[in-house]
Amino acid sequence: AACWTAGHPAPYLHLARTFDLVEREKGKIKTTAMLCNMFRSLLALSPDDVLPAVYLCTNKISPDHENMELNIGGSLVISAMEESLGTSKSKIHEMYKTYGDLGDVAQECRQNQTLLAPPRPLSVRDVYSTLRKLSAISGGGSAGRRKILVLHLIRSCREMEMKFLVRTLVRNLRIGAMMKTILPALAHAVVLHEKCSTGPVVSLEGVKSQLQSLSTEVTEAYNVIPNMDLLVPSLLCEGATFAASSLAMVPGTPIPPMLARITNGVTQALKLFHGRAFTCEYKYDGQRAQIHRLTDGSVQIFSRQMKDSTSRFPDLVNMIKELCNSEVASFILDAEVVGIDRNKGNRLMSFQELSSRERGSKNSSIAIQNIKVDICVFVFDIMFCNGQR
DNA sequence: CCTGATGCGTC
DNA sequence: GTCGGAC
DNA sequence: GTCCGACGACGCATCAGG
Repeated sequence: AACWTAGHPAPYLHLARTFDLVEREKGKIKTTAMLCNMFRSLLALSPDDVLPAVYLCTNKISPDHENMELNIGGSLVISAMEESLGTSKSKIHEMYKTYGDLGDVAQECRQNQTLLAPPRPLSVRDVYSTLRKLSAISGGGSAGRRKILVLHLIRSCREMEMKFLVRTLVRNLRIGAMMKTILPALAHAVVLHEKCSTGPVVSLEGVKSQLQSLSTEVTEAYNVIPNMDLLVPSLLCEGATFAASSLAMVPGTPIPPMLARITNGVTQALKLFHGRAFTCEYKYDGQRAQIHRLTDGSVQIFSRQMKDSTSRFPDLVNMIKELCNSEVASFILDAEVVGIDRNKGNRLMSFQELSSRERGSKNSSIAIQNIKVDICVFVFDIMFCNGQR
């Protein structure tokens, strides 16, 4: 039951209605089916909206390593709500204490509001591109310019769009569905879309196994290259023949880290090995770092959350470049960066001291001569080297 | 130029 | 990082 | 047991407002 016509931009309402269904349903199989249906409509009527929809579903606006942030929080949203919903800040704060969710507050305010004219409909791509615009705003008067964009969005909301738009703006979508639900839903949609349009009659068992296998492929592909800008176009182009092997691990795109597991203590852990030889690693009190060297010789550093931290560690970048054997073309290392006091017998410093380092930002690295906390690095894994593994 | 508010990322 | 709920 | 989202402490970056 699509609510728009082929070739036109999909309305944001299409997403909001799906979110509303998904939020009420707690069973994972059913929520996957709902999201799958939503994607099937997009595939059939406006496939260009699939990528923006994936981003809106997962509450992201770009791959993690591009460090794109909205720079919007509850404060600015409340201020925009006050202006566009005719409710005072104090009333909003009061309602927030009761509801515990700013999106629910906004929805409630909207329902008590009488509109003179119906809002101009929001499309999926408009919402997404406005979020990208918001992230690009900076400098003097930036709060005001952000607020104008937010006001436009809020004033255009229909039905339950308000709830999910506001939740998106404060980055708390709360639909209980992230990558582990969205990716299978998208994969299922691609399979069913093909079955529908090309139409050879296949057995129920055949379809089920195709759903399962494409779902696995897409999930594996995301675990190697967590970048929807690359994955979605590739998936749409190849359809059910999409294979994870078509995307390879590439320096410059961070890999989701295998986090160290918690155990019940040394004795318990030792039992797992039955006296066989093993290695262990000290738990350093620093910051996780994934170190990439690209084939062009450049070096990039990523955090545990796969954010680009290169601008924070120019000294580490130089260390790596100097240590590099020229015949090593490219690699990905898993490591821990720890603060170190080279004037006091190389004493390792606490996490807190390391964290007092300057941070730089998206476009500017910190100055190497201003660095007050030296660092050292403990490498504990080589995840990739010259195209291997 | 300084200070507080706001937003973000790390553990 | 910790905690507690859902499975 | 495992997963995952909510939560907290702390520090830096940026901007508004004086």
